[in-house]
Amino acid sequence: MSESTNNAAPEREAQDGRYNPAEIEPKWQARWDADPALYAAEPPASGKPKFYCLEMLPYPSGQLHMGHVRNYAIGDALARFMWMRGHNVLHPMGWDAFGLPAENAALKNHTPPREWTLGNIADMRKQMRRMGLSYDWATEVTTCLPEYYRWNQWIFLKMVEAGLAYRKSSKVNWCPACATVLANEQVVGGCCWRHEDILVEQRELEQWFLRITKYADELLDGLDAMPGWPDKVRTMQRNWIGRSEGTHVDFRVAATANTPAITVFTTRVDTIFGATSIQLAPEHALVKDWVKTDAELARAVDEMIAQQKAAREAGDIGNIEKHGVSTGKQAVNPFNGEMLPIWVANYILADYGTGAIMSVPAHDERDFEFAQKYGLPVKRVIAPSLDGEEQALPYTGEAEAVLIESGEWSGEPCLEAQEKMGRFAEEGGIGKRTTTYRLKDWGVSRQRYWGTPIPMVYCAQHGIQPVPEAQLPVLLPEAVEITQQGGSPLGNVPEFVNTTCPVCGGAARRETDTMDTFVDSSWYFYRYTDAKNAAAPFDPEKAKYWFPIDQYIGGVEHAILHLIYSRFWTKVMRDIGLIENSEPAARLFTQGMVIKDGAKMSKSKGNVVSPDDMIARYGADATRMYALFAAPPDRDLEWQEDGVAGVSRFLARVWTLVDEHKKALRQEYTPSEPTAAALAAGRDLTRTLHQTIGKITQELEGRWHFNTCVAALMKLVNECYAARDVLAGARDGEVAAWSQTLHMLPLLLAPFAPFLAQELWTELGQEGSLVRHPWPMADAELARETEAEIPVQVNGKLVVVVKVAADADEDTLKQAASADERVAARLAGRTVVKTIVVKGKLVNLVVK
RNA sequence: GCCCGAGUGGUGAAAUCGGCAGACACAGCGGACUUAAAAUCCGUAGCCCUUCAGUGGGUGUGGGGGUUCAAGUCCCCCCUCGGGCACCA
Repeated sequence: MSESTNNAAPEREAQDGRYNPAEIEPKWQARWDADPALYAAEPPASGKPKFYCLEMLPYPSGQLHMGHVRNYAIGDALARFMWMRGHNVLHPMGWDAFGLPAENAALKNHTPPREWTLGNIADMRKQMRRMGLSYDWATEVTTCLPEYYRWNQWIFLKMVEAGLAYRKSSKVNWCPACATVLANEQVVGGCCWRHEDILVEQRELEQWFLRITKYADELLDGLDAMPGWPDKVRTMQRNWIGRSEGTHVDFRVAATANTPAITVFTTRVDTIFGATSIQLAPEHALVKDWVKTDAELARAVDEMIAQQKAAREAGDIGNIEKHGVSTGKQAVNPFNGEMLPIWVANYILADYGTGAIMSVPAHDERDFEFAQKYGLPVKRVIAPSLDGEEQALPYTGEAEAVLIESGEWSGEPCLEAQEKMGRFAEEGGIGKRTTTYRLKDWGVSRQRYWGTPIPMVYCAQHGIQPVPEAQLPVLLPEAVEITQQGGSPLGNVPEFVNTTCPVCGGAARRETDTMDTFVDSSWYFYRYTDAKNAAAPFDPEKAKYWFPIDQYIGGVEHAILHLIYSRFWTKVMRDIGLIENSEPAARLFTQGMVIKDGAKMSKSKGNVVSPDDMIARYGADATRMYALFAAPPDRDLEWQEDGVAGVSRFLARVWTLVDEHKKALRQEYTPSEPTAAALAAGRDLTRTLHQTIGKITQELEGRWHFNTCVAALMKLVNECYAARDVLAGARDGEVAAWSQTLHMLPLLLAPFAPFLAQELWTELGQEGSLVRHPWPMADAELARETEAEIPVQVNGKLVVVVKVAADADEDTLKQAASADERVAARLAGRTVVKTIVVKGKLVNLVVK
């Protein structure tokens, strides 16, 4: 930085007396690293209240980014605060270490995925330590190691046993770039979640599925009892599960004997008298049957399927023009015996409901559009009221509407009719009340190498067999050639594929697909409680002590994927008796993104700010503290380097204050009686100190606006500077408030800037780690203002601010207000009609 | 289309219960220190108008309306941006 060598010497000299994080931080980091007990959780016998503070584990890409820094700065502040509050804190970290990037890296630079991944983990662990994050590394979890993934396999087998894992052939999402299948949750806008510009294709494949739909109701209903989760996340999950209550109704196909009835799904069985056609999805089983004898129909149906596929791949399924083709067949409405034509239509989805609907043009917008196009009848059967004025069609009202022209149900309110007609259908054997979900079972097979092998075996004689528990783990072989075509790379490893059947001992083949990496992250936080257990995924007693997680912190991008899988996994583990809790986390916090120049940081935009670079220039404390100061944690944060410099400047001001004080303490002198001015300044400073303690405590306890915590600290330090001449400079006026305040600063700083806090604490001659030092208590009496500045308004407009005693009563306030000459001037010639006095807040005179 | 969230100075933001809008910072401007610069310290600052000046006045939280003595905050309508879901019957 210096321009000439001449300047080098004085610069270095100057630094001796200055805040220097490059010296302070590595020094403390080395001591903390050497003390594994520092951040270790204690056994339950400690008697302290437990606190499980968890940040989402990262994928070990090799580099921390600013999003991580923000996430961990939040979690670390909370963990440190809870320690100081006397809690037994579990604050672990681990690695979501399986996944495709390792395979891509292997292809690119011929490093085996394992080596690449473990190298990255070592680098990132080092970065985390450099940041001063308070993790208990003894509980570290790495998901790509057999000691972890064997328990994925173990739980998978339990699921097979319980019928929760099953194999079926179905249409699946296929990403050509990943060369593997994706779960529904991993398809974003028709594209792959890892390749935002690659369209996902549909393929028919045999896959392993986990029966998450079994828990659909519980996953949905549980959301109502989770006040500690953001509404946004709960709403997203509700939408994703997409429960809809309705009725299945069977429509007999007319003039046939063996054709099965068409079961339609409807949420509006009350509109059934208005049905004027039946619409089938092009893939409907009956259609498949009919096209065999009807070439014309076959051609039309093929076209529709092709079109749907194209639209789905373009992410545009909602906008294709509706059209359909009549099958020439008819069905009977079981409620009134009417004959309805059966059509095949491109807007009917095969994989929702039953793939068949009754079309009610008068009361459904899509059906209306379709009926208009093909001239199908529109029959009104719902009206806002019985004496009903005509409503424009389609009319979709429900809550206050009634049935008309619906036989015996005419006059019934819609909601009651739905109930009664559903029951009627059940009693008559023509239907059933039912519930459908948007949520589908979770496809977990991946045709990739770098993942957990699915522990199943295929025997020609005995079919699909689970690997016996005693043979776990099914180890992922090393030295496998990574290819991204033609199925899983494991298929090319004979030593892996060829095995014996657990039943007959004859030749058999292993499953070569691996598990979705979201399996790994669905339960890792349980493993933290007992990370070294070689005999079980974890000791249920330990999990019982620590769960639920008291605070989970991470990005909102996981609102559906990880957070719904984790909830599912928790319920499964509960049902197989491993744990007792039904939800993993009592509180969830989703932090905002870190952006730069208005956009998310990305290599392609060239706006990436490297944490290493920030730490090298300003130190870890300043970098972390800026991440907390620049915006409240739930909002997006615009990274401005000048702001980091500003925080660094603040830390330097704190350092200087304490440094001066430390030096002053060493000098010998005899203090005389403090002056009145010094005593007053001391009282003022003490008041601000206790207000600051109160403010920061309150924020850390719940609201989490850390930016205002930092602001409050800055204010306190500014006040120290303002009082410095009187309180520190004046030798004859040593006042206890000064020393007390300076001793409190490191404590208040500890959650946000742990290195500097510990340094200052030690420099002040104090012993031990701040992590275990009690958090200071705010004294309400000392924090109380003695004087208040009361704004005086006339007709709501500010005229003057008067100073009164803080506890002044209404009359005193009134008097003080009207005694002011500028107020009097405003009142001249007018009448005060009303006087509003809010004690301690304001006076407002309403005049005419 | 439906459901969330946001919109406040040049910038990041604060205002937690309806009670002084802009705390705290960044960038700016002015000053002190210095031969000079950096660093540091102190001061200043929403915008517009007014005064030689001290000052005085107006206006202001995306826009429009409303409730209230009083609205960034509550109610209604609208606009813009971000996110989620989307032919889900």
